[in-house]
Amino acid sequence: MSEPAACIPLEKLLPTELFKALGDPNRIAILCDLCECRGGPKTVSELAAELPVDLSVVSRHLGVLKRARVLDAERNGKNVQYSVRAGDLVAILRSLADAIESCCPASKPTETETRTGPAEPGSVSQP
Amino acid sequence: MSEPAACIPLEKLLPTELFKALGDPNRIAILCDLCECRGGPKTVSELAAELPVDLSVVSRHLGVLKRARVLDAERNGKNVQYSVRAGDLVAILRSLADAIESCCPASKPTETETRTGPAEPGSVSQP
DNA sequence: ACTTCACTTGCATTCTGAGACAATTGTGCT
DNA sequence: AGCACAATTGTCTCAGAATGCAAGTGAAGT
Repeated sequence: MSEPAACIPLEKLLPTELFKALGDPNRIAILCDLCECRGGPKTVSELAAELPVDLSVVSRHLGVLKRARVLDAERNGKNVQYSVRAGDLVAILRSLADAIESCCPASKPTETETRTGPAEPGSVSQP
Repeated sequence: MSEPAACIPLEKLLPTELFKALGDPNRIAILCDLCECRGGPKTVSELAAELPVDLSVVSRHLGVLKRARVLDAERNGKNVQYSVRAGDLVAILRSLADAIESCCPASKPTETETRTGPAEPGSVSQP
């Protein structure tokens, strides 16, 4: 019996807040920046230097990411060091993947609609 | 050497579109609905019956999820059956988790800020 | 104490996105 | 062809989010 009996309930694993936080290009850029190899924590100024928006905006984005449990903040003198909560994040992503897998046994990647262009809802079958 | 040499670049693995698609409660509800054990594909009407919004809105949400490669659509007579692209989704989540883990070796879950209340950006060190 | 630097927050503006309703398209049936 | 049903799309409105600028807060140096 290599088949798990029931599927893992998804509702508890899908925090809208997290995805909403990751749904902005600038916030994604921040996350990528902080995830760079051996990058370690960075300050708001350092992160803002890489982005095309005002520092205050970056500060707000960091607040959103922090509320969503994506980042961690720690004061260090005059600066605030932001870092990725990698452990938590990885755990969430893994358990989410497990849950989806457990609920949808037919896990066949790239079966339909794998051509180049994206498909609109209406273009299910084009004439 | 159980340590990978370099970290996996995150930029390519973080599609803003996907997270934006998952950043809406109704879309999450749709995903959960479609992920229910042995649920199989469902039509727009069936999905709309579970949601407090108009059918047209559900159709649009399905379009967003489809564009984000979360769902798959297939016409079946008068109906359109929507199903979860579980394989792709699981693969994306897993490779994302791997990438984050590879970039941030200090994966210590729930280290700081793990109390009940959320923390604002300004409340790094409270007096 | 005063100044400076780093960051946060208040406020106004702009823009995106969700939602409802109506109209249209697509499919099957008689 | 004509009708009925399913789904998509057009259009409008409204709420929430992103942004910039200015003002406020906190910490360190002089």
